[in-house]
Amino acid sequence: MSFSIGDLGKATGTKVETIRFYEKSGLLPAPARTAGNYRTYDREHLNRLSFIRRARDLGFSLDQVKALLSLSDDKDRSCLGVDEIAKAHLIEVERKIADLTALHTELSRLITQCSCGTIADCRIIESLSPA
Amino acid sequence: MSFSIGDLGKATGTKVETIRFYEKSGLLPAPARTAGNYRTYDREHLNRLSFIRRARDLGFSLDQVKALLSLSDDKDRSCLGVDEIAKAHLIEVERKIADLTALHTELSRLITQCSCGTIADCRIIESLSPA
DNA sequence: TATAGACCCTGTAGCTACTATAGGGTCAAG
DNA sequence: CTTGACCCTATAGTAGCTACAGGGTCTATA
Repeated sequence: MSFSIGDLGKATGTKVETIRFYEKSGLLPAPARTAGNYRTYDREHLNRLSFIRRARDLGFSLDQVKALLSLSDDKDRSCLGVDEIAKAHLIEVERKIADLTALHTELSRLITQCSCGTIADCRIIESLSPA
Repeated sequence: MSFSIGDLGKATGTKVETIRFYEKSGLLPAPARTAGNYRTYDREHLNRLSFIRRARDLGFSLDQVKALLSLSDDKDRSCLGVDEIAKAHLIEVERKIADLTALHTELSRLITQCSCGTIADCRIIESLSPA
């Protein structure tokens, strides 16, 4: 079984340009070419791209995905490295949630205070303006 | 009272490059220059930059900040436009929190499942790999 | 007066993770 | 033999800065 880049894109929900971008970024190995210089992918590539997509959907950065891919190649190795990357990412996600939650509180407060009159007595503008 | 770009930066916690970037982006008006071609800012600039920083801290995009600034100039106008921008931003923040919370659930689940043995039986790698 | 150091200037390239062109080549169907 | 769908490379754009390179200006001190 071999796929064109378009087939691979459809199979994984990835744009063609993104696949080429992953190749240039070193996430996806450069595949063989046809006589007409078209890329041809096999099941290995499909698996690897699926892995990349899932990891990206979980919010891992490209560098983290690269690290996860290379760790996943060595089956006998300890998975401590994987755990470390995942935990670091989890902490980052927690940090973002905390930041956004604080932001949400602040924004809600401002919006409910606004009585929707004129700019002159708008609480949103007021709280953005210096004292 | 007039400030150099460095003074303005210190007063607002903004890097000099960022101030020049805001000027080029149309957020901050181009100030007067000294004989030696240095930018000189006054209190008006300081107020405007403070406004920008607060709005940015609240997560508004540069385009939103630009809109808020131009709305804030017309004191007699209704503040409905301001309210609209703030509410749109709030919804966006809520969406991000929801996304990150879902991600957090998923990541936590993966990490707790990992018994930290070898890659071969790592649940994190397993759940990233295709069936 | 000379010079060191802190500051300022413009312009450009870099970062993430793509996306969107421009300007071409390849291939199968009608 | 031509149309249309697909593919190719290379480059520029997105947000919001940040970091140079390669210069000029200003002030304090020897």
